[in-house]
Amino acid sequence: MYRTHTNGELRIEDKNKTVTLAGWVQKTRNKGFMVWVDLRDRYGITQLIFDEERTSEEILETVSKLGREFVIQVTGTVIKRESKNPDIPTGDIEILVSEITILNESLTPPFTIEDNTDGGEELRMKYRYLDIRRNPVRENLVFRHKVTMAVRSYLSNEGFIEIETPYLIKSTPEGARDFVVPSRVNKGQFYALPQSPQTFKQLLMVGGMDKYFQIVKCFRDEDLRADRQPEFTQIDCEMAFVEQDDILNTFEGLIRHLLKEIKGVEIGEFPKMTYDEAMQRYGTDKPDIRFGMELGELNAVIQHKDFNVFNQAELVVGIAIPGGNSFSRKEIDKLIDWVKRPQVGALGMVYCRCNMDGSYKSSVDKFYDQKDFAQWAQVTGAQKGDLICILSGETSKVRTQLSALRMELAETLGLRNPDEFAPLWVIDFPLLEWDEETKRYHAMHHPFTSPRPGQMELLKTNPGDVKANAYDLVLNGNEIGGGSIRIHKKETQAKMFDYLGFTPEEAKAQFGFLMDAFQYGAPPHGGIAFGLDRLVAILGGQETIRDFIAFPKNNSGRDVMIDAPAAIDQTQLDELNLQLRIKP
RNA sequence: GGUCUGGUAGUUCAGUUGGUUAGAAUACCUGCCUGUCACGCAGGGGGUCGCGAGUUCGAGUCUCGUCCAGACCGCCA
Repeated sequence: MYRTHTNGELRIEDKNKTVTLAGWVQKTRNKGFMVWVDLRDRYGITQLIFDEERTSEEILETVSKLGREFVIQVTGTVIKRESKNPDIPTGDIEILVSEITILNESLTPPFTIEDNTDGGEELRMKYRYLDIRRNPVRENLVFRHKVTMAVRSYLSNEGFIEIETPYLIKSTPEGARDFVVPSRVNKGQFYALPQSPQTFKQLLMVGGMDKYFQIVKCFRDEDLRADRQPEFTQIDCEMAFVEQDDILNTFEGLIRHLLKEIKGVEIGEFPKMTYDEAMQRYGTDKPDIRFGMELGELNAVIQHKDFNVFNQAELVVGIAIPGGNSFSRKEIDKLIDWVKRPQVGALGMVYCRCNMDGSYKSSVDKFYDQKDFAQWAQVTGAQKGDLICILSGETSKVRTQLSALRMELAETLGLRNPDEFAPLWVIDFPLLEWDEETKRYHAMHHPFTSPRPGQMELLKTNPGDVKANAYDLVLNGNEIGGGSIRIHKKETQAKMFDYLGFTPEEAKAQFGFLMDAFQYGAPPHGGIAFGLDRLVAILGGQETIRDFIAFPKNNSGRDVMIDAPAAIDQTQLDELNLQLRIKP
């Protein structure tokens, strides 16, 4: 037996017990007459003591060789500490060691295994197994485990069945790029890794498994972000014989359960907002409603003077920054530079100071008077002491830009309280989205999404106005889940593919299996999928999902620890009948 | 595909207008230290300044290229 106890459980009540412990050397403190070793494992730290009087020469000799992260096993007696450490649970006791074995030595680790490590991101990823020994990373992984357990128990109690679907499936050109896997047996043919188990879960509905879920890896070959990995985990769900409200209620229950179980936060009914309203009030389809600063549309009160920039704009829109009047000229100039960065793309920004005495001072005093400013303040909800920031231009662009500014300011002003959770359903998404590149509409959610009742006809005349039975769950400004009521009739699905520019042959080749299935009594159904990595990160109050993934990929999609992706050798290429056009 | 920021000791960073032998902290090694727990004290070792070219009497510092990392835009049905 390697150990009788872990390093986190011994207390003063265990005094005089003989115990055997194993773990890693966190630190040795050698005082000459006395040596202390902090022994660490997943559960905590226990202090070992060695001294000139009570410890044999042989053991002291071994102890002098110990370095950081050596794996050792010790047997000894639990004794009361003379100097206690109130900061750790085991701080009242220590182990007077009578036997010690070095189970394995360690090189000096390239960074310190401490809560605030000196290691940079890249180094920690290269030696991720050392990083995982650190409390913050370990706690994140344990936290993720708790969330997934809570998800499974909730859904299972609600009658959902977890069913696995295949990872080796078929590539489809719609949507994100697929990761493809060459088939050796089927020469010249490829599998694709699923971007989501979408069609399979619909087929499970046809199969009568009317409540399905799966915690499942999905794959998308697109560029990465701090909150985006090429392989990520979804809580994938589908239900049959449901309408939109049934789905919203069921999964609102799931999130409410998680917030209560994991965070101890009780939240009532989630507010619902249409997509159009979200875009108008917040300039984004995933608004953070923990704070105000809503967008105020100013066209009606601003386009009557000689300021052509505003007069020619499709939309003039402003937000009030609480307390923003205290910004210096320099700080405001920095804000203007910020919105003019290519990543945001505004051409300029007009501002108006709301002074404490009720007067206004703007960057366009030449064109507007105090009466105008008072109206701007009313529309944007600006109070005395605030700063109104105004952007203008093409509606969709301006909204995006001002939304970016709103988030940036909320971040710097500390308005995004990480202990507060503000969920929100965004509903009635558009069915279609215009794509400039291909000059045609494509499905905003996916081509299996059904239009709102009675809107199928509108497809021919105003395709961009058609609303879908599609919904997102937004939490603190992050899209944590999205889904829809699906099409379940063959004719409707065929029509949809037609509108999306598929020829009947293409539709049949790619999704014939689904439309075939719809001919055999497909029930009405719908579902939702949550991004587990992101959900866990938000519940954990952090920004980057990498901290909640044991072995994440870096910015360029590489695993720097195992050094993947990598070239394969010629034998493998030959076997797969592949020929490379470039030298890797 | 693009924009921005960074790359100097094992690690995290500083390094002025281009100018002597490139520094600090921490980690590591040695010694000392009678209750440490971020122990303390004294000493020591440790550098292809990412790589390549250019400008210059002289480059960590300036220019160009390139590689790597991070954030973002495009992209992510």
